[in-house]
Amino acid sequence: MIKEYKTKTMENKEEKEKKLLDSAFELFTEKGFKETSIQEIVNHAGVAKGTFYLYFKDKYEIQDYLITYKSNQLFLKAIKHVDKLKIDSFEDKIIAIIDYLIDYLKEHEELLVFISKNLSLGVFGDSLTNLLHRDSLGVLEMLKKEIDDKNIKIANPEITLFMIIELTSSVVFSSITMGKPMPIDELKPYLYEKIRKLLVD
Amino acid sequence: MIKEYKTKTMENKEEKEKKLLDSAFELFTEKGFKETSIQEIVNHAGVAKGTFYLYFKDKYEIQDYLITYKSNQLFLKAIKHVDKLKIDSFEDKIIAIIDYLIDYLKEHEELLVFISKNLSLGVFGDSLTNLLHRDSLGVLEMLKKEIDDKNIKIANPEITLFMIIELTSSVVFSSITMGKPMPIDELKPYLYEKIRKLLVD
Amino acid sequence: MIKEYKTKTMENKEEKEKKLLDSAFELFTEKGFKETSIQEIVNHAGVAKGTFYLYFKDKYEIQDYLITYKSNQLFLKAIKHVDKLKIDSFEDKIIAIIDYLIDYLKEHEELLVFISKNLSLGVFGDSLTNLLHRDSLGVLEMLKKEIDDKNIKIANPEITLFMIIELTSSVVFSSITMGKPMPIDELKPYLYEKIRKLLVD
Amino acid sequence: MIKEYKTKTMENKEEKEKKLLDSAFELFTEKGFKETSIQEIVNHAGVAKGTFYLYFKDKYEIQDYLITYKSNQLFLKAIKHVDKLKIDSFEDKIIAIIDYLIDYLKEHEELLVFISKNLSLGVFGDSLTNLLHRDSLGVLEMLKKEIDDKNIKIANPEITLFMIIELTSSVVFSSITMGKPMPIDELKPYLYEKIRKLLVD
DNA sequence: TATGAATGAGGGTTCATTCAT
DNA sequence: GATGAATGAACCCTCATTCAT
Repeated sequence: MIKEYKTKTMENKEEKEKKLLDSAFELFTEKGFKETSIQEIVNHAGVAKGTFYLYFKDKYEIQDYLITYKSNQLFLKAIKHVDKLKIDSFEDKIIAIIDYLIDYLKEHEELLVFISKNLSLGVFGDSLTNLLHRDSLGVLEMLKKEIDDKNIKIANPEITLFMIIELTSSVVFSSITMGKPMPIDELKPYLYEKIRKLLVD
Repeated sequence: MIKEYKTKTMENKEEKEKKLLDSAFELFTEKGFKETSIQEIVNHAGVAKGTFYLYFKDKYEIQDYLITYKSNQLFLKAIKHVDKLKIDSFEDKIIAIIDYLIDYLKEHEELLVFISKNLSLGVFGDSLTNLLHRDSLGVLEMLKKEIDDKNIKIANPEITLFMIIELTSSVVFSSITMGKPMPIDELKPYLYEKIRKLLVD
Repeated sequence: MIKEYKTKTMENKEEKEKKLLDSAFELFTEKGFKETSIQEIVNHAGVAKGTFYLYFKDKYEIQDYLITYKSNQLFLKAIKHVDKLKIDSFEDKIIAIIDYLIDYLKEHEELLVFISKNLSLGVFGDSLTNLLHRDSLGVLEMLKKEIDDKNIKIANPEITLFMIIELTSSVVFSSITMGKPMPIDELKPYLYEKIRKLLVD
Repeated sequence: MIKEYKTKTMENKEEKEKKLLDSAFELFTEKGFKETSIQEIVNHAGVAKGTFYLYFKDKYEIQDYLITYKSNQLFLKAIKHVDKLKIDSFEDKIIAIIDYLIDYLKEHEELLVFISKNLSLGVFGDSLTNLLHRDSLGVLEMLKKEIDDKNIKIANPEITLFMIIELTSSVVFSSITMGKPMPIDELKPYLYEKIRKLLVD
């Protein structure tokens, strides 16, 4: 039965799925994937156990869904933001993107924690880097293309970009979640300075 | 009766503890903490299940013990090595340490894998960085002291060292365990070049 | 309003019930009763889960219905066939009935399999025998009456008939479904020979 | 640790295993395999759920164990009994074996019910027949050998034996468990008479 | 009538921990 | 000290049945 408008039932369904996703996100963030049981997720969502399996095949599926959804959300916002700014300088553009991501993650620290607890290092390698590799929306490609198109002079652009990403994600994670070696806002100028150094030929 | 030398019984005890630690390390590395059962650990160690609890309070204790033990072992070797080299230049010294650590981890990839599977980001922050923070033996302190003593000109030495550590650990982990963006031996020159850039005032 | 003819709605209802019965039969035959879920039955029938409960109280009811329906169908055909043949000799008549049933079951092996998977011995006793006991249409009675009417000389006709049924059902089941000790067509002459021996006073 | 005598622990273990087997046998007999849960088995045995898995891999293993054990027990007794009798006539020997088995099953009706509920027809074909095929102790082989050795005149001995087994198992099952068409003791003479007829060339 | 989302009891199985031997 | 049998809570998952739409 195809409906063009949302029926009460369909609204209920969407609501339940959202509740389950929210609960899973919160619990995965708080206690990690392995330590979170489906019983806890459904309790927190206020639905029955069987209901979980109406929406997700198993625990792995809800995790995967969350990672994809959350990371797409992240990059979608970054792209929108950068497009608006109309920045000319490549260096400035990089910094602008990073600045936006940092500010976003600062506001959504739980996203950072979720990522860190669910992108198991053992499987994927460093977490933020990996999220960037999931970047289905092409932030990375965009940058590489720009380097080509504008004939920007960077020695080994791939390696350099890679290192910038690793440095940034590693430093930002430490700074935001643990305040080490200092709060992110204090750390920013130093980070951007170092990034510019890495970009210099 | 107090014994000053190791009795046969005491040797047996130590041997059993070592067997348990080795088994746990191997299994935690291979399958991760959660996925390793105590049954498997004791089977592999060739002792009975109850024996495990004579040596460790629970599974978490043996994990914690292993992390501390393995990281200390790592830095002990780094210090010994660096001391022998009698390097004058500070930059060269930093590179030498990093080079040593990289070579060591390359040879002991299982240590890197163990770290990645057991230093859950969520609890401790970035993995290798965290290991460095556990550096109870003072490699970091040593370097900071040297900067002071020798009046080496680095702006914000703490921050710079921190960033070098983050960049290095993140990049090395990715390169050794996944070969991304390239094998560690190929990556080394680029990494050292970038590190030198970060060290320049 | 009472209708003497079948309305479209009533036809639809019957059609749905038939679809459900066919689906259940197929699935019970293929996978057995316990292993078949109502979800599978309704999927296969192309109706909603709730619809099932409009036609049948529960899973057990549809199973029971199927057993009764299928066995009646079997004997109805047997009776029709035997009536047409106008056989005089009692022995020949018995053999003719059995021959018809064997041929029918050979053509409808799925019926045999369904019986075997759903007439749990534990509840009803030997399977084919039990089907015969459900013989609500009186094949057995018919034979017993004939023995009486025609003054046929068989010692203990009830017991003899019973044994013939048991022997036949047991042997036929084994032969058709597993080909043991040989295919049914090869086995037939031996079986009929033995049956004649059992009939001899 | 190899012990030559039974320790208390070992006795306890054996006792637990026996309790589990007895409970499973009773419940499988009463309600069938599929309908019996492990929870019920352990409740009935008075042990914890986990204990079950110390002794058996899963539900299927305990079932298999029971079938093998019980059928071996059955045939062992039959062989012992027949050997003692020193019967010459082949016909008499067959009847003696059957008579013994009937008497044994009459005394252990639950064994018959267990067999019928657990040797799923769907998989193995007729139940008692199948048990005979599990006859790892060779009653069947013994008979076939005897026919050869003594030059006994039976047309198609394999088929004849097969039919005797099918007839007997089918009739005995019905008679013992349901009293149909009459109690086994009354039925016996008729059965033996029919068997003798089947054996006649 | 027909639907299918929701339920939650119950299934089999694993495993950290305890304790009598 | 050392053992390993025993425990039972907790795990993930299935499914017959109900009921609001």
